[in-house]
Amino acid sequence: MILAPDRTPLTRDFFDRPVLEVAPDLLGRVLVRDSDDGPIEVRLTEVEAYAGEADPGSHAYRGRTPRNDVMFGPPGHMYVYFTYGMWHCMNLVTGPEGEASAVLLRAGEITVGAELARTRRLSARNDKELAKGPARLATALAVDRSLDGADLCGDPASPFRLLAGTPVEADQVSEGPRTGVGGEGSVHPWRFWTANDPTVSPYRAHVPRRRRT
DNA sequence: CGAGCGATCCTCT
DNA sequence: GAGGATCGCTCGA
Repeated sequence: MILAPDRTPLTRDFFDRPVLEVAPDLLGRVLVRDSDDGPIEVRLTEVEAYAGEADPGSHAYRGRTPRNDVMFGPPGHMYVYFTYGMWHCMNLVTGPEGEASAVLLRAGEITVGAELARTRRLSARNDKELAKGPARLATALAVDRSLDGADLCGDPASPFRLLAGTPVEADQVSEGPRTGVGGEGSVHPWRFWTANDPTVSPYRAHVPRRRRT
């Protein structure tokens, strides 16, 4: 028998753990995004861990800056960054304040509000593509830098919550190198996804940029 | 479904 | 001034 997803909101204790413990534990959890247009819920299927200032793949690697400030703050907050001149990506801050660890939300299945998500993701070829990739996920949820720092635990004004959902069993958690991260940052299998889930994004190896001619 | 390729601008050096 | 935790488009299988 299949249990209905648990709608209990996760508390700050969930996030206040080592990032490599939190990241795989996020699979199967449900992120709620409220907005004036209506609610959207996503069952998370793919994430990546970024492990503090010592992680060469992390935005925190070169220390605290205005952009990554939220990463250094308390756990259970959303870190949103803008990249490639066009896109936003979402992370959940983990570990104790000052540690700068976070989990990039890479993909999920829209379980509530798919109709609204379709209006924001007109290029999606099917519903599995609505949140298949970190920028696509942020687009489907209408997330931008204005939501950087939003609290997921206990702030009634926050548009985000994380529900317990149906956590993925350990033997259904796949892992591999992080997408688009090169060099020393690629040696660890810190990308986690739900095995055989059709909403997981395709792996893309890191490609160094060539200058325009 | 996927390989190849260009877009586009913020952030930090 | 360089480069990026990516994506959409096109074309072919």
